[in-house]
Amino acid sequence: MNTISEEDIAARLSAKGIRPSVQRMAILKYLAEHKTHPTVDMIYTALSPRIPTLSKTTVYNTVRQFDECGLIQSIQIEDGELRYDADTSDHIHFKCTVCGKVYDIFEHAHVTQEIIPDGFTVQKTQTNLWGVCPNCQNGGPADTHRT
Amino acid sequence: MNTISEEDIAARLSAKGIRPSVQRMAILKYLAEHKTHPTVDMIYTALSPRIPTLSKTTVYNTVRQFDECGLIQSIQIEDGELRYDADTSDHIHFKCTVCGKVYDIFEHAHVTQEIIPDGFTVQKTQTNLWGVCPNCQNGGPADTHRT
DNA sequence: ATTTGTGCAAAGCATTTGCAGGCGA
DNA sequence: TCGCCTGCAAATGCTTTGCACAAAT
Repeated sequence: MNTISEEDIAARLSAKGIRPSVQRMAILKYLAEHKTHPTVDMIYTALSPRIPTLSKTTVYNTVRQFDECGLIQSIQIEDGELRYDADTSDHIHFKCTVCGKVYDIFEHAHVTQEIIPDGFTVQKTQTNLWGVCPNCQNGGPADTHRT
Repeated sequence: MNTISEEDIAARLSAKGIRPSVQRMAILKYLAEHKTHPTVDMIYTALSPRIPTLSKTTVYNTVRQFDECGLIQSIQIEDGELRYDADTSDHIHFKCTVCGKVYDIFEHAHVTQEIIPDGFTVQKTQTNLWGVCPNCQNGGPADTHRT
């Protein structure tokens, strides 16, 4: 995890016209530093000790706001729960069905752009893959942390 | 919608070792004939008049069973609800953000296979696109039916 | 003072589960 | 008869909403 300066986070918020409250700063900073596609619950659990008054409702409201203004992107890769990613570039997500970890694949993420039939306008694309990651190839996962 | 014979449906079930009950036949037939990626609720609503005793629970249980054995595939293209597709070939789904219709795109659907990093094994891929369909390009949708 | 943000509690929904009665082999 | 199937009702879990209090400008 790379540490990201408060100034950088504040600047990203200001660029979208969002005021940098303590909660919003903390949530965006967490997402920017932990590219592990966390769920709302993971964000809440991680920040709760540092911001004891934090409410899960605020996390929900905040990530939705961030998603709607394009500051982050939401990822639907099963479980009936959304994950969030501060990297809004067009990349592919790979979920290991053994350890549950979600990996990023950046190469050639734009290939699907070429195959759109005439008349369709694309606003957003999302490609998800499921399979087994290298760690889990040989008789079970090296670790079973869901990331 | 193409009509599909009872025999064909029964054969697909038997091939997976699933007994062809009235409900299972009806649900698979509906999915095979209506390639509109219906939700559980749509399936239930459509079949309910013909099978008055049908329960939504049965639809849920049945589509899950079909999905797990590869007879159909589930599609996660937002809304917090799953859609189901009897076409299990690897194709792309395009959801129009204006009219809500989900289109199939079959061309070059396998492109993502080429970009998998070494060591990863892919079991399932799903690519979703969001945008505006030809019908909705010029000042609003021709119709607003969610399909 | 007025607007905006936060958080508790309750509501909403899609989905799953427990369980009893029903049907088919 | 025996075991699988169905379906009602209740439970579950993620997410949103209502509303009152707090904070910021």
